Amino acid sequence: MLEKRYDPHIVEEGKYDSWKSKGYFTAGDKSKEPFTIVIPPPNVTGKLHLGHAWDTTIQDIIARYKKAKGYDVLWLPGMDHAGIATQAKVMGKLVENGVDVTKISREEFLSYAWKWKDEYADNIHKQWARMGLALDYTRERFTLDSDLNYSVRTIFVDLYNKGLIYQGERIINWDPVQQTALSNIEVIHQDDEGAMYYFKYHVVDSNEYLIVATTRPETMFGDVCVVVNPKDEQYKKYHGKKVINPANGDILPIIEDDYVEIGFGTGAMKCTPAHDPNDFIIGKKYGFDMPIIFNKNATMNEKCGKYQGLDRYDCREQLVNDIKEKGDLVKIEKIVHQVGHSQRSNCVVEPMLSKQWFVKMKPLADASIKLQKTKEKVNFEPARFEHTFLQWMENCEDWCISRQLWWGHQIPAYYNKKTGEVLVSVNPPKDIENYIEESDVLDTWFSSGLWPFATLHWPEITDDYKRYFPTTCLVTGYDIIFFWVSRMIFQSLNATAKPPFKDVVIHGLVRDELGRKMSKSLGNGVDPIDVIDKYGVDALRYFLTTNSTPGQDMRFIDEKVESSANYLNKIWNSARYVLSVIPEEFKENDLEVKNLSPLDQWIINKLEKTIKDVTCNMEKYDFNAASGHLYNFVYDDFCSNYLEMSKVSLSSDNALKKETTIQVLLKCLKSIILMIYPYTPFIAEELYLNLPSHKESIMLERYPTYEKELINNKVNKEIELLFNIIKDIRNYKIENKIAPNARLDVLLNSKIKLFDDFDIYLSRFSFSNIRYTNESVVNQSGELKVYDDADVLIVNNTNKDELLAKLNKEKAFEQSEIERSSRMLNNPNFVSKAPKDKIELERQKLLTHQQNLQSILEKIKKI
RNA sequence: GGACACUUAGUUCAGCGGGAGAACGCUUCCUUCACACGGAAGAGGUCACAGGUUCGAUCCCUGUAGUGUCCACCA
Repeated sequence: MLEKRYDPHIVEEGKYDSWKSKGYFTAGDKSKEPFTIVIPPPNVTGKLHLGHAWDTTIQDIIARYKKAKGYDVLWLPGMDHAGIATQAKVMGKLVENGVDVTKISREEFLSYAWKWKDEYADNIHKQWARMGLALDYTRERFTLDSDLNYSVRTIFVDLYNKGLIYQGERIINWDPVQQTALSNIEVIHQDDEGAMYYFKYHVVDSNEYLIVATTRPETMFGDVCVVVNPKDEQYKKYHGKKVINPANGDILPIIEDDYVEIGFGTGAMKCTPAHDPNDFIIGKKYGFDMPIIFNKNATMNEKCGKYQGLDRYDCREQLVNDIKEKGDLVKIEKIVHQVGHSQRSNCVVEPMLSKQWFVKMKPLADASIKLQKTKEKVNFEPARFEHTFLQWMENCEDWCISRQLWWGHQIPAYYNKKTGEVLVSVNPPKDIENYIEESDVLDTWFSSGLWPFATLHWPEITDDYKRYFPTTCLVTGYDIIFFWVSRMIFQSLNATAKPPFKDVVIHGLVRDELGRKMSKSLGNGVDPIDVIDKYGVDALRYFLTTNSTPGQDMRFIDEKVESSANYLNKIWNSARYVLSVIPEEFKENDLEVKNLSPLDQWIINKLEKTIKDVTCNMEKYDFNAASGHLYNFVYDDFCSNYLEMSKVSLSSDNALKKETTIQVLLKCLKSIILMIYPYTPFIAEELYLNLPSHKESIMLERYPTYEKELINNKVNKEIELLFNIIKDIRNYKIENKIAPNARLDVLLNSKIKLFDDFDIYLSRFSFSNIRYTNESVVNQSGELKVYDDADVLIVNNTNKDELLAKLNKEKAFEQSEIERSSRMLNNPNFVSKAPKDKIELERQKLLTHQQNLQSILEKIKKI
């Protein structure tokens, strides 16, 4: 017997371990069609947040739903080593523990990092379990596993041999805190307060000078020339002349190039080829030296004279002061401009000339773009994210993939000690002693990009690979379309010649109550575990997956989780009722239509419609819409109406009637449990196991199916009428200040008795005594007349004005509806152009409104 | 500078070419045997603004304003 109140913690107890130990999460039933999802591997850097909870719950719903629909579902779990992020955290911890990190070796560091990984992986496992995720742990992967490393090396060598990976000296984004190169998308552009400094560049052997502006004066030590537009009249006289760099006295040529825009700034631009991507192009074009002026930690190097060793910002300040003293500072303008910050360390990134490994993007991007024009295309849900993806693909530049870190996949390149030649190979050369191994590791996203097939053992063509790849569906947030989704697509196309998945389901971000991003600095983060402790995991899951439209952000609102828990309590109690009316020895049978009362037929109709609507939206990954249909069925149709009315037939002496009612109740309940199950597996399992006949677990059940047109539609109208009469009587009581439980005499015309027990239902629901008569008590609106002889009405109605006002309001509404409807029907264009069913619908509406109006007029007359 | 999204009840959000919906909050009433984490009834919205398409627009199109996000090398 169920407790009176749904207690999530009791319900959740033990279920996950039981599912897991019985192997329900393990894929491999070859009799079924496969359905594959790979989890977006969380970083082993910390706790999972609400965003993970959302993301994984969506996947769990899909996995459980598809399994119930009869698929062999593989939901493959795993974690990401998260190069920079993890290395930074581990280093931080080591420093905290007093370890001198400048002295430790790569090997020592890695052993610490692996320990860290084990600890956090354990943590993540616990959270997954708490969330109830149906993950196939037998196939769990880690991005640094040795077989994944083999995939990574294979891909690297393949791309290298195809000429799609190259080593080159280019301007990259340098993170001076982590001391590694970054890719373009790891740089976040923020509005920062800064200044534009205007300096005099004196012309050699002349009293004249040019004014050159810069936001980064410290880079002047790397200047090689000043550039002006050849057509710029004001600078024509300086063509071929030279100027003096006010920072260090270097003589710089004046170069003419139409890259410089006339009228922008001063029209004269300083050129620092080693520290600016545009200047780099110009420097290359004219064959200038490219002096690098920073050390790796962004202090000034030996090229900066007396400023050597200073931090870049200290240098800037001192340099500007020094130039000012010489009288060569024209002005300083405060500005707000976009400055690149490192995604991980948040420090200001320094563009720097550096030798790194790159992926040549154009051919890979083109292949991805081409794919989207074919039938094999990746289907984005919602579709607009395909544009986001394509746009990025069309414009992306070469991808810097080398990182000066230890934690990651080491690049499989070897430098010959004698010749310096580079050997790129999956396995180390046999004469390894003659080589120096590349110390750089790969960008984390390089290995993440192989996730859908590397986790299935590619390049080995295993049974799993053959069966589960390409995967079916990928769920992730729109914030990592560029980082991850796009890279999986082009990596997969290159490696396997297939797209990695059929569908990509994109969701938004979880925000706080005020719509702000959750962040550590704001301290507004919500720990999913706290929410689970408070309301239970099912309530959290239900909240997360039913409160936003696909692709849209969502606010976390505590009250909504609470209301989700209340909904589950409602289902719980409806189950409690149904179970309480089932006799000891009871056999579940298929329903026989001929035994069904009109009410039974009505609820079965509603149920069929609900299953259809829910299934349809589940297939579209629209879990909000799907849950809405179920919610309405549970509250309005099942609990408020059928369940209450079942009490009538259950109290009758007719055994068949009773039996049938129980069968119907049970069918509804079971369907509800099965439909809520993917959202809230714990409570669903608990209720399911309390059903009179059940399998070992709800995880072995099949999703409910619907049959079209099980029963004719006529009964629906009769039942609607019954509800309307009940509503009328309730309203009558309220309007007349009669207590809701006061027994009112209600007189009905005999012909209204639409089916057996009609009056009993009515009586029970309206707390009234129902009598029938053949006299003309029928008002013009229809079939009902409350026995409101004038005395009763007036005596009980304490506020006639209020009642009249209300009725007049209703009257006005009906009149306006009638007018609207008539106007439509009298419009020849509408009648000739609108679809037939719409016209018929409108006729029906007009009729209804006319009847309503009559009824209201009658009531008004009596006041 | 580009791209995308959003603007609907007090709040948070759904929705839709043909009578504006939910949750929470609010008002009134009810402990009646599944549930007071409940029930019944109700108040509350020129669906941002302006044009256009259409027999008909909250919905489709164009533009405007506001908000937000992403992308972009402009000294």
